[in-house]
Amino acid sequence: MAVSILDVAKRANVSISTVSRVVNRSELVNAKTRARVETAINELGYRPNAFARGLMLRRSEIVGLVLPDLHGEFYSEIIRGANIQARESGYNLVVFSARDRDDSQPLLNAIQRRTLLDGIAVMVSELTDRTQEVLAQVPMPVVVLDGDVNGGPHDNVVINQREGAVALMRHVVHACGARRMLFIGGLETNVDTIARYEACRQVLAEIGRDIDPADVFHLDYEYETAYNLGTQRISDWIGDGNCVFAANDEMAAGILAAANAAGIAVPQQLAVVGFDDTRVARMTHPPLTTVRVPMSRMGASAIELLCERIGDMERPPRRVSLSPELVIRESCGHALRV
Amino acid sequence: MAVSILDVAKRANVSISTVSRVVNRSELVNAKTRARVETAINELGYRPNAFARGLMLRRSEIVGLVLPDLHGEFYSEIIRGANIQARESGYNLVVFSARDRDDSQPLLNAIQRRTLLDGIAVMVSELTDRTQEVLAQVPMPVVVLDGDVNGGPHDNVVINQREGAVALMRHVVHACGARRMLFIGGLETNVDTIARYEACRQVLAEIGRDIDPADVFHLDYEYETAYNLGTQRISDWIGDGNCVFAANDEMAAGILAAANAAGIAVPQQLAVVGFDDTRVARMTHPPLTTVRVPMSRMGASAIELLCERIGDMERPPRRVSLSPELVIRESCGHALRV
DNA sequence: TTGAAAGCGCTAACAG
DNA sequence: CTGTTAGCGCTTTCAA
Repeated sequence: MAVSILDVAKRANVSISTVSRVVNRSELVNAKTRARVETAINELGYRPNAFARGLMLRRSEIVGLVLPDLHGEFYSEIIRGANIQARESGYNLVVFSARDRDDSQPLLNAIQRRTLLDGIAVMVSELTDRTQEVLAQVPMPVVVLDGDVNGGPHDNVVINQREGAVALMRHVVHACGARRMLFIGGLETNVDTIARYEACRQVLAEIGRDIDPADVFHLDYEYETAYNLGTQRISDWIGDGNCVFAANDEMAAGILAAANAAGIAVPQQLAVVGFDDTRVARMTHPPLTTVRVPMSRMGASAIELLCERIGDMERPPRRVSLSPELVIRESCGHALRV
Repeated sequence: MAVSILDVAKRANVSISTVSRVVNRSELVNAKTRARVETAINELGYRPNAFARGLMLRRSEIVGLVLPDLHGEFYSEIIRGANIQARESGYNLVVFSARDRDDSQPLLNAIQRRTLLDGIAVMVSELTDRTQEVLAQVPMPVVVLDGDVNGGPHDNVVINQREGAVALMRHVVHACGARRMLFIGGLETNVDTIARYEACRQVLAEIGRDIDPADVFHLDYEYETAYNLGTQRISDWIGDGNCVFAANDEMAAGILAAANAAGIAVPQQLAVVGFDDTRVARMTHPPLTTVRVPMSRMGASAIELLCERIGDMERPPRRVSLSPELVIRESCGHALRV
């Protein structure tokens, strides 16, 4: 049996309250007594029981992070940022993967069923009514990551995607002379995909153009899928002023690979741009023009917000908006080395 | 204040013991009583307090995973596998990043200080005496991941790296005719790097050759660093029968990029092989011949072992050995499409 | 089959 | 400055 506060108290000839005070840095303890207690603690190797502590304090110092998936650099970086921030704020981080399409019930169960969590950050990328409803039921502080829940009751971290996508599109259109866009996104319900697509149309509209519905594809954010699509269709896409806008770098890389395989020169015969600026963006040929999404900062901000909220439940909900940044490389006409 | 077991008991006109029994699936409860209690539970939205529960049961159903770093696909996949398995075994997963070079004290502190963890899986990639010592002190079940701690007191998951690296080298030497190897690894103390380097020398020895110390480089597993090295040195490396063995795919990709930039044809003028079979291996030009390391299974196995251990503290330590698999693509001579 | 009661280890009034 | 004591919410003998 582990050593308890009572063992320490006996050893140091004090009461358990005194030991408790010493442990909790209460400087309410006489220096000599404190020294004696600390000695006892060290000699015995005493560590406070986290359950008993939590039972009194109602805090576990553990927060959760729910992501749609754990696959790929995007989520991995979010986790990394979240983890660093959690540690910084004195919390541990538990990771969840939602995975199940629109059925958020398992998630909710996982979270609701006797959990020690002090709070939870949820990344929402398919925002349905159901999701809203589920989030409303979570019996602890919630921070919503990337879901554009205006006026929702929760603290909220959003990426100003629109801004980044518009900057990218303006570059593509004005600096690179794109006229016909081919849009390759994720699911139609995916909030990121929607924002990027809207931006695409908006900027096209600015020059009096639109996108042909036949030039819009909804895939799954994967390299292979995009590669396959590219292999099939790319010959239809070639042309001066034509540009593929893939909603993430992996798909863009897939298109680029398909282009290479087909002997198509990028950006001369076809421009390609991506989104996110994950590592792969620097590894493609040519390197990808893309938009840098501050992935790890997204994770970090969400956790920061969450920990602040846990510390002050009365504070009005806050929204943090992170801005992406255009990264110009060589896949779309203007060969400005970065 | 949340609803407690007492509230339920009152509502259902039973004692708290009965509620407790119902909750814990004890079929020791009369069907009618149980129904009444369950109704009360649902009406009140009762969820057992995890702290109180843990205080009695001494279990949090949370396990930890300590990784050297959280950067990159390798660790990300380990987390993914670990997370899936944890969930499967009924646990939550807390992720730690050790990060600090050889100073494992912070880690130990983080873990020892009042933690709720039921156990912990630690990935050890720089195995020093200090590490051993630290691990011995962790006051909970420990599974060591990838550290070749023979006869250590802990359960252990290892990758049979040697086997994979030897298979790769045999392919490179016998099928592709490599004679001069250029080895690009991580730190000299890194256990993976050591194993791969040893295998390299072993197979070279089998054909009566050795590696020139000047052809051995210790970098940091990063794309950029390898790219820079390649840019500087690659002209010295060209030659029939010459082959770069990078200790991970990212570095191999960096070399490949440097080769492309220098107009060097791979594998005709220089062969390149990697290790891990991360996503990037399929995205390079040409695609990389490499060794597939079962990353997510590593994470899963570690957690599985850990959960089993938690369930039975008496069981003798077990070791799980995972085998990597040679993946032949096009970067080293034999263009067998995979 | 159910209830009463004894803690699990700790924190926080409240006294002294 | 220190000790006494009353819980926190739950599981689990032990009796009934």
